[in-house]
Amino acid sequence: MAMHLTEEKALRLWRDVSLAMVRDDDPDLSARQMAILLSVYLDPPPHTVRGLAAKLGVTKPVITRALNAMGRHKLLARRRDPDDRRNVLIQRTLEGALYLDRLANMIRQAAENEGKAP
Amino acid sequence: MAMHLTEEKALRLWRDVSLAMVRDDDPDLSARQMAILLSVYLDPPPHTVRGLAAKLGVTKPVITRALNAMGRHKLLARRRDPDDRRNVLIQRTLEGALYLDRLANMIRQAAENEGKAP
DNA sequence: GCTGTTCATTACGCTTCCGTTTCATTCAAG
DNA sequence: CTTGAATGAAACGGAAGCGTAATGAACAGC
Repeated sequence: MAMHLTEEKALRLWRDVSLAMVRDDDPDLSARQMAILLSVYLDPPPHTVRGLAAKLGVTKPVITRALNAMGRHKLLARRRDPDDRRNVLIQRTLEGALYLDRLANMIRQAAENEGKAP
Repeated sequence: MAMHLTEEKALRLWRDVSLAMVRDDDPDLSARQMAILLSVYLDPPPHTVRGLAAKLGVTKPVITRALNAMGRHKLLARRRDPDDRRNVLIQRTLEGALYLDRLANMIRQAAENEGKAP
């Protein structure tokens, strides 16, 4: 079942979620951090710095810094690949899963609201 | 007609659009900038610095700086309120409308894709 | 007219992020 | 072994964001 969105509803959805993210106290994730976090949680592993850099179209230090920042908040974890110790495997955490649960609920709630007549 | 989204579809929608925003060459807007831009375009005018600060729950300098940044890209424009010249009225621009058109299309396209079976 | 209030902006010190460049470690090929 | 390639991280200077506090301009009340 495909979802159909008018332009206005699409933008209202985005605005509602953006507003909710700004309003709550959690530090806002940048667009890049959000893309990394969601890719790690939604795409099948393994996830490496190089692979994420290629997927996002950015340089590797961007990924390293984003992992540092999100690692401080425990949204993601790093682990050396035992088979090739040059690689770093990016892994999910409980805190990251809970964060995305809250994000998903914000999106779903906004989608429900936009469905109603304004 | 309310939209119903599973948690997974909601997050995939957000990931697809975040990835598209990161990948394209336009400078990424922060969550705050995005919330301001969408509020100005979706909510009825007039829009003032103070009003936007209250709506987002941030301080006024945050709004001023965001307006400077988005003004450089011509996504928004400032104009003195002729009736009360202390006020600054934030106004839409052609470039901003085009930017949001593209954003809306990214959201709609992602929503269509998530509707399909993975 | 003054005085005090209300706007928005600027100034300040601090933190974070950026891209480029270098570095350290690990693997692979000979 | 030794050499070369590949991976991720660190170093660097510069740009942009933050919150608090001060500044400038415009209004309102007396």
